[in-house]
Amino acid sequence: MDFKSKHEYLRYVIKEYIKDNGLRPGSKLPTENEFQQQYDVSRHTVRLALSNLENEGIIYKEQGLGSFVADPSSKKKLKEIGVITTYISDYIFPYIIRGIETEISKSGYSMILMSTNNDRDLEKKAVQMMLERNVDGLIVEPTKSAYYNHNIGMYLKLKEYGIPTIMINAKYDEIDISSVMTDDYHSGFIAVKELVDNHHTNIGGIFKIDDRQGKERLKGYMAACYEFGIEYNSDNIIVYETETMQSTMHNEVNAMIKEARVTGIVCYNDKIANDLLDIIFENGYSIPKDFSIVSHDNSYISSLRTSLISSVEHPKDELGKKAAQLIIDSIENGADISEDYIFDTHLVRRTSVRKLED
Amino acid sequence: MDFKSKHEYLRYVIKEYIKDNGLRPGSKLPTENEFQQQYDVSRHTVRLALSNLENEGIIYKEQGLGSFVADPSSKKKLKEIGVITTYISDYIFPYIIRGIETEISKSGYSMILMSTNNDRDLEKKAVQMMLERNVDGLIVEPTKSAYYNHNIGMYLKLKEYGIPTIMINAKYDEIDISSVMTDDYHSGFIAVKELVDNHHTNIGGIFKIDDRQGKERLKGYMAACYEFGIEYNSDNIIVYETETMQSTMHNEVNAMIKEARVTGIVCYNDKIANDLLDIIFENGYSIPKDFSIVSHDNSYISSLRTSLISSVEHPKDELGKKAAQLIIDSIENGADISEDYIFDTHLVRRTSVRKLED
DNA sequence: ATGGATTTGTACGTATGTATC
DNA sequence: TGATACATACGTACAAATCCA
Repeated sequence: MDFKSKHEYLRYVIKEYIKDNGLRPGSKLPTENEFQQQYDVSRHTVRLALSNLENEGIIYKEQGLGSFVADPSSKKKLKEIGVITTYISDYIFPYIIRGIETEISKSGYSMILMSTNNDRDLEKKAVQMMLERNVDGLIVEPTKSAYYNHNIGMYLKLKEYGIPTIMINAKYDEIDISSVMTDDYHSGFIAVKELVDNHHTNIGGIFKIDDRQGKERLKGYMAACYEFGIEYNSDNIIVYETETMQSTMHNEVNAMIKEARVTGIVCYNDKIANDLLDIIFENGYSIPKDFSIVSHDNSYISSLRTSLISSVEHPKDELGKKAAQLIIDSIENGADISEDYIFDTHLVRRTSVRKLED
Repeated sequence: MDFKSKHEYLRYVIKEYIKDNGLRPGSKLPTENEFQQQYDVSRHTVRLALSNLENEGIIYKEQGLGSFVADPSSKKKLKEIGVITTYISDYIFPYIIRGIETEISKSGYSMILMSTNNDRDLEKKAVQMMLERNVDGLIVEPTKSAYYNHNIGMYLKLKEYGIPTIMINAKYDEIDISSVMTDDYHSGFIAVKELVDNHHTNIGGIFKIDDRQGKERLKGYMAACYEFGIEYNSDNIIVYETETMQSTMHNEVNAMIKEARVTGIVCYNDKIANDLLDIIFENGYSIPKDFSIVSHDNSYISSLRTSLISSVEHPKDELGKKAAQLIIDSIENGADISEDYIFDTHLVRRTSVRKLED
């Protein structure tokens, strides 16, 4: 066989050598010196041939060790998973993100992180960006999950392109994408039950209703009131949305406390519970003497203040981990994610609930 | 500038040459001979540099004609910035990450996020991954920044490949990479000053010393003690490292409190201050009656407990934003990041410091 | 069409540096 | 610590492709 040059010939020979000996990825090749002697060429020529093979992705070299057969599968695109959350820094989200990162980096994936600040336009831009990037998988925490979603088109495209997608914390009813969630209905229920068990009969609630979690917790609250024969006064069920949080706390919630219309309060989450504590203290009341509180998410907030808030556990890291596992399983083994994964919830008792005497 | 080898340097120079002269695809580069003479290297070295650039798709060569600038559009890549932090979910890091994300997404970049958990091996893996991904820019929060860094090689490669890099919170002395930081020396100083101004003369300190910030804060503490004529008892300067935090708090710090050896304490950060509060309460003391505390970082922790901790402000979001701006400016306009950016610090007063009567 | 100058490609030699075991 | 193997870098010579007078 006539080759254009010695190094081209050598390159061919080495490729044949790998094939003929059935060398697996990672197998060591002869050293430069050995090639040099065996084929009676200069080391420069050997290095040129090897260098070209390295650029082709057929071999790799390690200083001090030798040259090795490369893994052809690693030539493929870098593995990446997109993550879209409503917030990055707030509250429990960093823990969820950490759970995801820990899990996917174990399998060699990178995380592309974007946040929507609970804004639908930003959500659209984020999904679009993920599509452009052609990510291998996508984990999304839905924006304002309780409302009709205007970005359905984007999500349908994900399906079309065959990009495995999973939601966390909530899901969109209109779109058939599975979700990893907590059992928020049950959470709302056991929050009320805790107060009922402590003989409270006058129980208010503060709920965010622009996400699925808030709505579910509210439903659980209502169901428990019904089951335990608690009459709920609609004035004491205070609901808010992302944008009206501040004013709602300042007006409706403040009024409820000032007038002491209830003895027990269920809060949408610990952040709200924390703000509620301030309102209670400002009005000259104390916890749990005047008000008993049960909250949700069991975040760092619930254990930082001296009035430790009883709160319904949210798995956080675990939730992120589970979502990551499902996505990776879907990417690598084609496992289909057609069912939701629901985490059980339980109450973590602290010192914010007082037993009333009858 | 320090480069690992001549050909890497030359490779960098040629890239700069293309950028600085605004060469369009197809423009002819100087000949190998010209480079050889101009930079006083062998032709072999020039050819190696050009060969690498060819493999990267930056230039192409034609025998008998010369070397030319390649068309980058044929491999146009999505814009991405790598972010490596020690932790994702803990403490102030989510805020820094948010600051970065907000800023870079404005300019159409995606964020690749990895965490090191303050482990050098993971840091190496992370930088390696970023190199493989060929990110457009990199923001790194150094791991154990007070120690000699074993990953210098990785960071030099970043320079060689011309990937703009900036550090946040700290920097490695051995590597010439600029950093966005807070003035931690000054922070430590004003923390002591606050206690001195309130007539404390017996001032202890708890510092983490495996990162630059902790060391600087400790230096500031010492300098202030010296300047204000405070005698410091070395038993009351308690230092710890990431791994020994728990045991140090449990033993040394607990002893200092139990024996009430000091009246004022400067804490490395709010997390430590928060743990310190627990130790103080467990020993039957209260704040600020028995102990006055000044802490660092002004995080959510400092304002969540009923004993609100006076703390030296850390810019958090702003720091992330600034780092992102510098990186983007460097990527898009070739601005060079040769100087550190230092944020001023100031004390946020709360209720953890009591004025002593003389 | 051709020869000479230019420019990159191939090839050999030698020495020393650096990473790994 | 020495031996091994790849990396860097200097040198020389000639071949092949291109361009132009």
